[in-house]
Amino acid sequence: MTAPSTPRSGYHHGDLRNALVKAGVALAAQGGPQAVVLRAAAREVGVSATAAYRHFEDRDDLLHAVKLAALGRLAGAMEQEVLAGKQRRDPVEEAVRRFRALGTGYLRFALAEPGLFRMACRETSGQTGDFALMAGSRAFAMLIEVVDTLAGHGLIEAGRRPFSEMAAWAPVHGLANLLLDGVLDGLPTQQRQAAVDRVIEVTVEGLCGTGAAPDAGRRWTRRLWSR
Amino acid sequence: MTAPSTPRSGYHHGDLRNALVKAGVALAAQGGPQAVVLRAAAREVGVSATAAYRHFEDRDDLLHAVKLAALGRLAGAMEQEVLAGKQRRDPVEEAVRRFRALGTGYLRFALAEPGLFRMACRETSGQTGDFALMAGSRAFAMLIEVVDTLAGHGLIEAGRRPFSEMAAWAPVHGLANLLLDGVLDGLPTQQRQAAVDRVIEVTVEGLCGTGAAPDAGRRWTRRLWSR
DNA sequence: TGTACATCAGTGAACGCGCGTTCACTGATGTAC
DNA sequence: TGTACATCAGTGAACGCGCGTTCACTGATGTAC
Repeated sequence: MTAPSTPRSGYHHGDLRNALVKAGVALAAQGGPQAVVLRAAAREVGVSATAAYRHFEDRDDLLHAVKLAALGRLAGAMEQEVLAGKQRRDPVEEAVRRFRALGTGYLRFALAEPGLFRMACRETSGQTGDFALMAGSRAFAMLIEVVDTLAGHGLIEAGRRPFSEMAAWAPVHGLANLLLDGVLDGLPTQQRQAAVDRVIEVTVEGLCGTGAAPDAGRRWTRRLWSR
Repeated sequence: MTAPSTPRSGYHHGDLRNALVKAGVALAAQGGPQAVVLRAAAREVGVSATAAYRHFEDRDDLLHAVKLAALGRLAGAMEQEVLAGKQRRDPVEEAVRRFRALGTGYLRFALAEPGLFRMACRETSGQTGDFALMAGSRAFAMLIEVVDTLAGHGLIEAGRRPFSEMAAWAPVHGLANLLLDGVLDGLPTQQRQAAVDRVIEVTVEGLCGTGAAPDAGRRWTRRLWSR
């Protein structure tokens, strides 16, 4: 990690801003938000620390850019998980499948990249609408679409449609954080998986009702941990 | 904040360890985990920074103690919320009431004391079983008791009993974090409350089934924000 | 096509800061006899 | 009850660290004529 990842052609870098963000992402991946240090990012790119100030107002500005990048990765992981699964014919089944894939992708990313996940969720400093990027991502659009489909088929009553996305997001987000914070660390893999399954099961049934997709979870859940 | 909060009698403090933790809690309340600085805590107590080393191995040790204190406060807030409500005759109704009160207390604490909440949830450094204090608290015992009651009355099938606590904890924990991270900041109070209600509604129904306590949420929910 | 010059994107030394931690120390306390 | 002494719980100066940020600067680039 001592050698600059991108050797520079000459005096001018050409794409320093992106290079710094990339380095910041790498730092965040290793050590979380705290590890995103302006000087370290510059060092990594092979540039003086001062050069960063040509592209960012201050350290916070850099962190914000890294956060947006991390959010993008998270959204990408969710999308990837949806695309990896086999599409269903039945629109409701397909909606439920996507719904679960989005959640699984979220969890998988959090577990695989805890530093980036924490970066993505990091409290925003004054800046509003950071989560707007999340909300504006294709991943979030997918979630809305899925919930719309479920509502369209009557699995969610019209009166209960509002904020159903939050009802899906919250448990998955909470579970991700609890897992990263080691709440279930003492348990064997199998039991941890059971806990995840149970959380998702309750969420799906709470949203759609029991009759709609009984045990749908168990059938379609990909394992988060390989045994 | 310049004057020591507890004037010392003489050369020996008498209760320095507790005083330092208390100061640490105050710092965390103001600025979150980052603000818990060993020197600042000592300053607050009116003692040299070195004195802290008589009672804590290093800064991390102090932080750990502060974290435990924060967890205790969180548990206390949950308990308080249960005690504040009016007890029901019907055991199932009472169980659901307590269940919701625990969640509401959790959220209320997170919103009222974001710094302490973040401190309580802070990633543990190597130490295992930090959440064991949580699990060992009366608040968590209440949650288990509540879920047991629901299961005892058949609202949760025996096969689905395991990890139902997690299914309750995760959404509330996630919602708390999302709220603190400003996800719903643009919305008026009323809508934010609606989002919270919806999350809790889905959780209760997902756990107990729709038939058991339809709209129980709406009737019993205390507002998180005063209008 | 060549030249003058403004602008852009870097450099490197230096600043002050507050931190965690160490060290040798000293004042207060408690206990054995 | 008094004294010697070990132990405990504090002090204060000092250390090295890495950070964010500033400053005056310089090399490269692009544009007008």
